[in-house]
Amino acid sequence: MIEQRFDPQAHEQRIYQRWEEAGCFRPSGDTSAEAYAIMIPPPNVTGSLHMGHALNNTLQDILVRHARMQGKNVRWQPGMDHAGIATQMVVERQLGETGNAGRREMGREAFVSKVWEWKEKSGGNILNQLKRLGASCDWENERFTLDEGLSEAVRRVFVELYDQGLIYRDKRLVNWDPHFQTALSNLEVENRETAGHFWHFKYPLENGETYQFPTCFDADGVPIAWETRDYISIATTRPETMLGDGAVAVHPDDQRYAPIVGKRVLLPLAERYIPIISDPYPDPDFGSGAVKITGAHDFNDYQVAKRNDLPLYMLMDEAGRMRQSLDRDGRNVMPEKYVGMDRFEARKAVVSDIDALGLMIMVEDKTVQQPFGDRSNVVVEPMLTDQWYVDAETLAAPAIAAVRERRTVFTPETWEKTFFNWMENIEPWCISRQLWWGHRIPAWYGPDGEVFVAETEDGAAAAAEAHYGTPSELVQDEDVLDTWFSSALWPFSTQGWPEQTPDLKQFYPGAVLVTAFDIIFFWVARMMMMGLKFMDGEVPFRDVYIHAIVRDETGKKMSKSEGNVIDPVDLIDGIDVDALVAKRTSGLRQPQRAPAIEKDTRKRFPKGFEAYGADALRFTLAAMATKGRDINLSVDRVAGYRNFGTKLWNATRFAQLNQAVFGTELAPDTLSLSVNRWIVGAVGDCEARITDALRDYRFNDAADAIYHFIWDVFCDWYLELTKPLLQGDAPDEKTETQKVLGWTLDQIFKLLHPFSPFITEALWEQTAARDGFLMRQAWPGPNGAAWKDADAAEEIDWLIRLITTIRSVRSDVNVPAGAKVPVVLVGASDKTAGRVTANSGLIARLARLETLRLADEAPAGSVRTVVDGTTVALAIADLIDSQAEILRLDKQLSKLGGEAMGLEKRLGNEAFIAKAPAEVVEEQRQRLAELKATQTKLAQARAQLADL
RNA sequence: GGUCGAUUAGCUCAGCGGUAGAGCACUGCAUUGACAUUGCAGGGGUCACUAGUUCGAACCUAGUAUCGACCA
Repeated sequence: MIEQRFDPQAHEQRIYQRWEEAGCFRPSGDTSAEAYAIMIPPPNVTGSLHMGHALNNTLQDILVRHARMQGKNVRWQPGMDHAGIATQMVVERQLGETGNAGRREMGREAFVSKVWEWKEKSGGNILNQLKRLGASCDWENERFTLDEGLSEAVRRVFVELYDQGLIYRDKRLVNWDPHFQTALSNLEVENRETAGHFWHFKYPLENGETYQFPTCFDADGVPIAWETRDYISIATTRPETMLGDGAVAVHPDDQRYAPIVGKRVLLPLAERYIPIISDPYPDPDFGSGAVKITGAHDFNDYQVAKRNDLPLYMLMDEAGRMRQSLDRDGRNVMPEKYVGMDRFEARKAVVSDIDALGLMIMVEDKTVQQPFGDRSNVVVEPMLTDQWYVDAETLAAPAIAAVRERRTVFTPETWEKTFFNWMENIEPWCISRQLWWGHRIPAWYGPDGEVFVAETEDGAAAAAEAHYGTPSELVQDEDVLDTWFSSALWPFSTQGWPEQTPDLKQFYPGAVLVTAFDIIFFWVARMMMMGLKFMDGEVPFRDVYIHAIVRDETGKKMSKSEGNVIDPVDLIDGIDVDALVAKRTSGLRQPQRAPAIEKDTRKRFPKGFEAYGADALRFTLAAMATKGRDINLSVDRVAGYRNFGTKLWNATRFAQLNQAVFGTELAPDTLSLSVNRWIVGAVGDCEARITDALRDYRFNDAADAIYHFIWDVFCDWYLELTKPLLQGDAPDEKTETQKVLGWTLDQIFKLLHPFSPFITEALWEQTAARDGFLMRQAWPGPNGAAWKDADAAEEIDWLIRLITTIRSVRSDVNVPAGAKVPVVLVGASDKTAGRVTANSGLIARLARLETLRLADEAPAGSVRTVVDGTTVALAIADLIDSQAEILRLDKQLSKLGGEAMGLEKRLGNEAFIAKAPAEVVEEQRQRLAELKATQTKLAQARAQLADL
């Protein structure tokens, strides 16, 4: 006998370990079976599990467990990426805290070996957390993006792309992170609205020239008043960049400035003259309509500068400090006073110096979009630097085509639009990073700067010797590659590429990539580009399933600063409120928020979280995984699904108490009792619903199907309907029912297993001597449809309707719950009469009847209702208030009347009869006929009551 | 400013041409045998608004309003 209730903490880790030891997570190796592979989106080595990971991996686990049970040869490829910036940041911080030498003092080699030390000791916590969730990854094949094999793939890809001209070195404007002192890709930059200012300055015209500037216009926009100006007004949110202005630009159609285009202004502070040019970039309606052009420090200005051949002055060094900058004649343009100043100090200094010159017009408060490094949290600076680029536009074309041709299909489909939108406007992908942790770029420079790209140093040396005719000293590029460069190869590099391994043959392409939309570009786009390029035009995955983002129950994003983060492991293991508060309030960036967070947390979760277990968490996430954008996770729902597990546990206990027979096969067509034939058919229906739903990635529908079947069908009806059989004296009926009961539970364990693997495995092992793990059993069906017995289903459905209706009437007329009432059925057909006779004991028990008999006429003063054309009369005249009963009938009659009227109106409409499909018309006719018959019977009942 | 999306029961959301649904919350009743982490019954909705298409619209089309995300 199983214990009173399931204790997740006592079983989950034990069961997981047994699966792992038995090799349950490995591919079956059956190469004749269909292969099914999912590449985990590799989490970051510094990461720890948040709700988004929990959702992402729960969904993948459901898919792979289902596929395994369907007999497929499954690989769920796990691993992590090395997360260049994040990891370097963590280790540098740690070095600082422990008083060690900094990265630069330590030197590259020593630092990198420190990072490896850190990785071995502290990295990869997230993988252990995935195990707690039940993730059935093929851990023996775990990969890391810096593994030797994967690194070889990186070098190979780099060299091939370089040789084909698809990787090149270029000097362009990049997003520069002054804290980490590295280039970032657009995707690592987060634009945030911040409170800033809009400064308006005067740039005086050369030689004191003046022009007439219109100040007032009539209704037609014709100027009617002017003032004389000897300056042009420009506005900026970043005054310090004015030191590097190369021109002032105005729109060619802007008549206000037409007289001075081509003249020069004095750039204040820098004491240089710069031209006024015309260019389509400035918006005449924005600010003064004149824009200062700082080509080396702004992406828009850079384009203008290129178009107009303006000089580009680099104003800052790697750390964002102002520095000397030379013009085309080799003269320094940066006033000495600013050299060495931090960019934000320089901003203050420039503003006050301009003010001191009397050139300040005004300062507006303005919210500005500022780019921040998503790791460093400092303002990113556009900087002109030499970097390596991938020609993304060329590589994107086959990826776009693959999606258009539906070789890769997005679910939900609407994400295709986002994908196309991004891919069609893709920019060159900057892949070099000024970091030490990562794949070092396989490029070497000769004494004259000539570059030699090769997979190995020897290769580069040979190329150099061929080039120079003599061996020469080579220096390797200092930079490393963007982490996503190696992650993009994940679908094939993890399977052994560039070797042509059996794994690669089996598991490429993968079945589906499961990810959230916020990394659609990181992942989908880059893996598609690289996969198509290096795997002979074959896509890396056939489906892309984009799931929602998990938010808190009020729809707010879970974030440390909001204090609303829910750690998945806390829902699994439970946490008391004090520990929860401590967790949410420690290490805050704004410690002053701590009291508010504590108050909210204590109010919302006065007792913390119970230990709901991994199954409850998983089921919740699956049930909420609709095709929307957001999931608002509520802890109450997790509790609800924990209760669902308990319900199944208790049902199994009940089955054991009644000698259910587990672990046997069943031949559905040998069963004699309708209730047993019915439940077997219902198992088949449930299986079909789950399988269909999972095939379409409708996780919520799949979860709903099994939930509804277990609770509303199996527990509420099958168990209740079979209690008399199990506890009765008819040996054949009892034996058959014990067998079907055990068999049905066996099927339930299998059907629920992908969603809630632990509790189902525990029930499986504890209910019979089994010859293998539940997770290795074959998925029920595909004979599901053959299990269906239409007659039995019809009979039991009728039985349920009858009992439900009687219960409902009892409740409506306030029959005490304990009272047993006599019921008479009037006007029963032969079929109904037969069913009544066969099931009278059951009906009496479940509807709490004293007697149940068939008659030609209802007893006087009985309470009546109608089920499938048969009048059901509760002979309880002495128990009820006839006036109240008349009211009840009136209410029901008016409801029926309303419905009937609607149907009559529709059926009276000739256009409906003529144009609607025949079966729809017929259906409505039948409904009307049934309604009318019921109406007549209830009206009779009312008339009789009124006569009393 | 551009793009995409949302608006359905008190809350969170399914449904996406043919009788408005679920979970939670709420109300009443029930506690000696699987389960109170429960059972039985119930209340609650002009499906944002306007116009159109259609025999028929929560669902399709256009517009309006409000909210949101992403990109500039």
